[in-house]
Amino acid sequence: MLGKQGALKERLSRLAALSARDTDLLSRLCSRQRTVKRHADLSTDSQTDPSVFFLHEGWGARYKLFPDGRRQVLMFVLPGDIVGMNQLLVDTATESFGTMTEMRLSQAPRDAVAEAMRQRHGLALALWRSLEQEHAILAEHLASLGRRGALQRTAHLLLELRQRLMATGEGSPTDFECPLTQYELADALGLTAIHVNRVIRHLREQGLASIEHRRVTIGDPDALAAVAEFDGRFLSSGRAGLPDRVRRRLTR
Amino acid sequence: MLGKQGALKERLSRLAALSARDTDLLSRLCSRQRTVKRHADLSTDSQTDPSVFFLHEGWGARYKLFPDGRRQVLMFVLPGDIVGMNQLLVDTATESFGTMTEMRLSQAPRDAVAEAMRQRHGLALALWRSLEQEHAILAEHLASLGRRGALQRTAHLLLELRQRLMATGEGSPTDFECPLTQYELADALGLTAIHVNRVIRHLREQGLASIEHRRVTIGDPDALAAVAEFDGRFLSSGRAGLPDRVRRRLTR
DNA sequence: CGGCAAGTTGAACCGCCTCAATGACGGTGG
DNA sequence: CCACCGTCATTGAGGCGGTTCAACTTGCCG
Repeated sequence: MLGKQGALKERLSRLAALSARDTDLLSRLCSRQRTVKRHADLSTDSQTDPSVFFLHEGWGARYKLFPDGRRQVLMFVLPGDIVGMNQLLVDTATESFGTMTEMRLSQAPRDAVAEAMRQRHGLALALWRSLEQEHAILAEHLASLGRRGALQRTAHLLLELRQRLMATGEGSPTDFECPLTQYELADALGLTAIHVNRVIRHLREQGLASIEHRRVTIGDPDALAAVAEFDGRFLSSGRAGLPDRVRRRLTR
Repeated sequence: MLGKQGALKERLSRLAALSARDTDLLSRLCSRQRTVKRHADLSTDSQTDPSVFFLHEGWGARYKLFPDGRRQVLMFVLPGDIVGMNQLLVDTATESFGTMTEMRLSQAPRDAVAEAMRQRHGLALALWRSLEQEHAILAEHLASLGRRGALQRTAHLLLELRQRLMATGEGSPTDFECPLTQYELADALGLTAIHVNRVIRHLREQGLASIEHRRVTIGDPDALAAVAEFDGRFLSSGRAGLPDRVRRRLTR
C-alpha cells in the first residue's frame, strides 16, 4: 500500500508528467483529509455538492438511483481516482457518489480545482487525462451492459478492476482485494445479486476466477481475458505513448 | 434549419457565454467543411485519427465494435455536437465514429483544439461544458441499459433525442426528424432490431409515439415521459444556472 | 447466544433473442 | 414502364438467459 496520498500521485503521474510545482499544488488541494464510513453518501443528485473528491484509500461508486429504489452503478472508484471532474461547471448533479468501504479522501471546491488547472498546465493535463480515462471506462462499461452476457460482463469487470488497481501498485495479476458485495457487483453489472452469485460459481467451477473473503483470485488470467474479450488498451496510461508533438505543445 | 455553422454556435453559446473573439476562433477551427456520405467511418479504434470533429448537419454515432461484428452505439451525435474531445490527449482510440446520414462537418487537429482552449478561456469553458454534457448522456445511457426495460429504454432515448435536437432549434416537443433505422436504434438500445420493432409497435398502439417516414411523432409527451421516467435535467444547458462566483472565476 | 448482513441454492416465470419468412419501398437498369 | 434487387420493416413460433420468489446457510459482531 502506498503512502498518504501515494495512490493519487502515482496514478496522475502515470497519466502526465508532473513537475514538483504541479504536485505541490495538488498536495495543497488535498491538504485536508477526511475519513468517512462505509456506505456513506458523499454527494447525491438532489443535493448538489460543488466539490471534487480525491480518493486516497478505500472503494466507492458513482451511481444513479431509480424511483423504485434500484440503482445502477456507473463505475467503481478506487484509490487515486478523482470524482467530480465531470461536473465541474454544470449546476445540476445527475448522479450520486458514495462509499463502498471506509474511505480516506480529500475534498476541494470545484472552482479551486478549476483555478489550479489554470495555474499549472501540467496538472491540468493530468486531470484532463484522468477525465478521459473515466470517459473510456464508462464507455466500455456501457458496451458491456449493451452487448455482453452476464458471464462475459462479470469477467470483464474483474479484469478492469485488476488493471486499475495495479496502476497504483495494488494487487497482482492474479490476485487483488475486492470489498464489493454481490449486491454491489450486481448493481454495476445490471444483474441480480442472485444471478451474480451463479455467475461467480460458474467462474469458480471453470477455474477462471474465484472470490472469497473479499479477495479475488484469478485462476487463469489468459482464459479469463479470452472469455471476457478483454482488451486493456481502453485503460492505457497514455503518457508513454503520447506523441512528442502534442506533449511539447501542451506541457508549456 | 440553422445556417452554415449555426447549430454548433447555437449549442455552445447555450453552454457558456461566448465573446466575439471566442466565436471567431471557433470559426477558424471550423474553416474547412467537408461533406461525407451516409454510413461512412470517420475514425475507428484501429486507425487512430487525432482529430476533433465539429458537426454541422446530419446524424452520426460513436460506437464500439465487437469481434463477432455486433456493435454497441455509445451515443448518437447530432448537429452542433463535437466528437473527439474525450480523446484529446490519449494516444489509443477505443471507440469508432461514423455517420448515420450524409453529414456536413469540420475537422481540426487535436492539438489545434488544445491550443485554442489555452488562448480563449471562454471557448475552453464551452468545450469543457460540452464534454460534461457528453459525459452525462453517456451515464444516463448506461443506466438505461443496466436497469430499464426495453420499452422504458426506447421511450427514454426518443425523449433524449427530442430534447437535444430542440437545443439547436430543430424539431418540436411533439415531432422531429429521426433518420435512424431500427437496426441502428437497436445497436444503441442493446436490443435486437426485431424487438425494437415490437416495442415501437407497442408505443404506437398505446398512442405514446410513432415513427414513420424517418420522423418521430410523440402522441402524448407527458405519458411518454412518465413511462420513461424521463428527467431532462441531465441535459440541462447549464449556463443560466451557473453561479456567478464560478463564472467570474473561470471566464476571465 | 442472538441477530443481522451477505452468500447460496431451487423452482417457476417472463422478457428478449433466435430463426424463419413475408411485405413494403425506392432505386436501377433493361 | 416494369422487372429486379437490396434495404428496411413486420410478424410468428420456440428457446434461453436472467428474474422473481422463497427458502436456508454462513459468518460476523455485539
